[in-house]
Amino acid sequence: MKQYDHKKIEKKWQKFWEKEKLWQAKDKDKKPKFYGLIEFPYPSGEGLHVGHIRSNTAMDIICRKRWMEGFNVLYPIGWDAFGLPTENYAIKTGIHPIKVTKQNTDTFRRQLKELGFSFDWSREINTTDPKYYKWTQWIFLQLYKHGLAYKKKMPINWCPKDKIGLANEEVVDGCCERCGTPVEKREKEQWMLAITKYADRLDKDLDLVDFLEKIKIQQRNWIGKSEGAEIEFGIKNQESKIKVFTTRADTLFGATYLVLAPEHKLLMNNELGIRNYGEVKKYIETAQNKTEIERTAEGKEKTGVKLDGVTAINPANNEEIPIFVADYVLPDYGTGAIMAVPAHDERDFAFAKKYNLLIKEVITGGNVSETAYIGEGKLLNSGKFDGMESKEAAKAITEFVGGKITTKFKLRDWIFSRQHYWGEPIPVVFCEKCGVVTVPEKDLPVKLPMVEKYQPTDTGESPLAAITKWVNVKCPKCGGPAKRETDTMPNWAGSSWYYLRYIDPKNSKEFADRKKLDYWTPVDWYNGGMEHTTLHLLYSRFWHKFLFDLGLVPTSEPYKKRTSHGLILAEGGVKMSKSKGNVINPDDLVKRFGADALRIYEMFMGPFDQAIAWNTDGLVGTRRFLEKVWRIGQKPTTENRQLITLLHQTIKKVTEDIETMRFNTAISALMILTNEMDKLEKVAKEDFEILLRLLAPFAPHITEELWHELGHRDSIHLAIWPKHDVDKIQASSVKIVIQVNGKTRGTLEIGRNLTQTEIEKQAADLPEIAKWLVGKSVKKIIFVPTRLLNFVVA
RNA sequence: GCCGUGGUGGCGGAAUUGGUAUACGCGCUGCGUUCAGGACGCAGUUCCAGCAAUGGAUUGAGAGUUCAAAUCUCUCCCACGGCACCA
Repeated sequence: MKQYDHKKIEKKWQKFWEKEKLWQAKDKDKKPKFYGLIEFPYPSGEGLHVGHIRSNTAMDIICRKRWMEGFNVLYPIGWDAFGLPTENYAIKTGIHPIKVTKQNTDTFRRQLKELGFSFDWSREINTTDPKYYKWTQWIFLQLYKHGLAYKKKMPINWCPKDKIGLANEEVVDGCCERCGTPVEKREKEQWMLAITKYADRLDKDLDLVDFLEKIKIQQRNWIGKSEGAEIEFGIKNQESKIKVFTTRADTLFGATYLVLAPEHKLLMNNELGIRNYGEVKKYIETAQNKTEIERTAEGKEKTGVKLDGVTAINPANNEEIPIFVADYVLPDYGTGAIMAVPAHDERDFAFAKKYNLLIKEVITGGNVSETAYIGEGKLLNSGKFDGMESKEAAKAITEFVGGKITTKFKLRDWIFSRQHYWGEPIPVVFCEKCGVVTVPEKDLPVKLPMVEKYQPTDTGESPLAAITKWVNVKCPKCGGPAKRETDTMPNWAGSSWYYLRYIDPKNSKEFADRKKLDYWTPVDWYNGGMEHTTLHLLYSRFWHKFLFDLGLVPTSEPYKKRTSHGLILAEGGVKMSKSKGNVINPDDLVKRFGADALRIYEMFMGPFDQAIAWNTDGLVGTRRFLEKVWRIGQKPTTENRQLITLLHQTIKKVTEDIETMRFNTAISALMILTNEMDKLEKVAKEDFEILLRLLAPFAPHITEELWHELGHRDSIHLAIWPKHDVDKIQASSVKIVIQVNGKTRGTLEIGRNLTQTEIEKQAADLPEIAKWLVGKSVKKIIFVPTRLLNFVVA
C-alpha cells in the first residue's frame, strides 16, 4: 500500500499550481468576482508566526471554495515592510534595512508557499518599494492639497534614554516600548492628518458595511460621537465669554462653577486679570510637565486652583459662580472648558467635595448629599423648567440661554510624523521664500537616501536630517535654497491603501486603473486582527473615503465585510514571544506533519474568533485524520452508495460552516464522514470524491493527489463545489427520546410517518418506560415530532 | 469605572427557534500488530455508588419561568481583550 508521503506530495502540487497559474485573477471575466483579503504581514526577522497561518488559512479556504463555486477570485499577498524592528536591527548590525527586508520577505515567501496558500503571487507588493511608495506619497500630496494634511506644534513622546521621539503606539503604559524608561513630553512640529473631518461619516457609514458587531462597537467607541450643546457663560464686568460643551444642558441650573483646562487660551496672558495669576501659572506649568504616568498614577485625586477676582455668570439664573483651572478638564475635547454640576457628575462631585463648593440638586432621583446622581429625572430648582423631564429640558434650556446643539467626537487628528529613517519620506520641502512647497508629482517618489547610519539624533530629529546632501535642495517653485522635510510617515501609511494597489500593482501612471477598480472594489471579505480595529482599519477607511470624494475610487467604503481571528497563544495561555522562548516555528511542523495537517489543526483547534493556546499534540489528531482519508483512497471502490444521508448532511454542514467561519465544526463533520467511510469495506467512488472536494479547501495537497489517483486530470480545486439535496438529508427512520417527567428513560427507533398515538403506545410498552409509569396516572403527554415524547405523571 | 468576549469532562472544544449535555479531537486505560518503538490498529473513557443491571449528580455560583434550561429571566462571582477624568 502506498504511504502518505506529505513531503513529496506537497512539493509536487505546489509546483503544479504555480506552473498552471491556477490562482491568477483575471482583470476581466464573465464570472462574478470575489476579492478576499488578509492583512499583509510585516516581514519580521522571526519568520512566519502560527497566527499568520490561522488567518491566511481561513481566507484561503473561503477563496478556494469561491473558485470551486465559479468565481473569479483575487487573493493577493504583499509586505508591509516599513517599521521599527527592521530599523532597530539595522542600527544594531549595520546591515541596511533594504537588505534586511529582502532577507525577511524571502523567508516569509518561502514559508507561505510551503503552506500551499492560493495567493496570486503575480501581484505581490512591497510598501518599501519606491514604485509603491511613490503612490503613498502621491496620496499624501492630495491630502495636503485638500487641506487634510497640516503641520502643527504638538507635544510628542520623548524617550530620554534612547533620545528618540516615539509614536503613541510605541508607548506602553507611559514608558518607552524598547527600554522601559518613562516617556517625557516635548514640543515639536508634526504633520497631522485631519481624520476628524471624516469622524461623522466614519461613524455613520458603519451602517453600510457588514463588519462583526464587536468591530463596529469598538470603532464607534473610539470615534466617540456625543451629542450635546455649547453654552456661553459671561464673565462679570468683562467682554470675554467662556464657552462650554455639555451633554446635560438639563442640569444647567445646577452648574455651580466653571473649570478651564490648564491649556485654555483665556489663561495664556492673564487677559482676564486674575489676581492670583502667579499661582495659576505655576499650576499650569506643573500640569503640563506631568508625564503620562504621573497623570494616571494620581488617579481620581483632583487638583485645581481658583481664579481670584474673576467670576462667571450662569446664563440660566444669572448667578455668579467661581472659575477654576484644573487638569481633570482636557484641553482638546469639547471647548476645553466645562460647566461643573457637582450634584450630577461624579468628577465634579469629587472636586466640589474637596474644595467645599456648592452642590445644588436639579434632577430628582438620587441622594446628592451622598453621591452624584448621574441619571435622568424630573427637574427641580430650575425655575420655570421645574417638573420637566431631562430630555425635554435639555432642549428647552439650551434654547432658553441661546446655546447651540452640537456634536463632539473623541477621535483626534492623526499624528503623521515619525522621526525615523525606515519610512516613506514626506514629499515636502521648506523654502526660505515660499515656505512649505510640495514636491511636484513628476518628481515622485522622493526616495530614501542610502546611508550608513540610522541612529536618531540627539535633537529628536529624524536621522535623515543629518544627511545634508539629501536635505538641501532647490525650491521647486522659485529655485532658491530649500530643505527637505526629514520626518517620515508612520507605518500605517502604506497599509492605508494597499488593497487598491493589488488591483493594478504594476501601474506606473496611476495608483490603479479606474476600470480595474470599478471591477474589483470593494474588497468582499477582509479578515484581520482585532488589534487593528481602531488604527489600520479606521485609517484605511478614512483614506478610502477621501479618495472617493476625489472621484478616484468607485465606492465610499473599502471593505464590504470584515471579520477577525482570535490570537494564538503559547502553551499555557501566555503570549508567544521571542524573549520567552515559546515561539512555535511552522517550518518544523510542516516538515514533521505536513502543511495540510498544520492547516487543519489551526482550523480545528477552537472557534476561529477566539484566542486559543497552542498545543502541538493536537497535530497528531489531524495527521491521523488525513492518514485515514489516505487509507480510504487506497480501498477498492463499489457502486453501492451507503452513506447518502450522512453525505448530504455533511455537504450542508461544511458549506454553511465555512461561510460563518466555523471551521472547527466543519472539520468535525468531515471527520465523522471519514470515520464512517473508514468502517466500510468498499467505498463508492462518487461518495469519496465528494469528501475530497469538501476537504480540498482545508487540505489542498492530499486531496489533489487522491483526486488525480482517481483518474482526474484537472485540479480538484477547479472542480465544482458539491450541493446538498434537501430530500436526502432526512433519514428514513428516526430515534425518539422517551422521557418521564422530563427525565430521559429510553429511546425508540421508529419510522418517520408513525402517528403520535402509535408512538405513545409503543413507548409505554417499553419495559424501561413501563416501570416508571406503574401506579401513576399520566396527566399530560408532550410530543415533539421526530424528537421526543414526554410522559408527565403524578 | 465603562464597553466587549467568555466560563461545559483530565485537556481543546460540540450542542442556542428550550427537547438524549459532553459530538469531534487530544490524553489516558486495556488488547492487538511489531525484534522494538509509536507520529500503528481495535475497544473503552463526564463524575459518584455498584461485579453488573441500574440509580444518582453534573454545563462558574445562587434563585426563577417551564412538562423540559448549558440555552430564557434576575442577582452575583471569575478570566481575557479594549477604552479610560471625553463633561
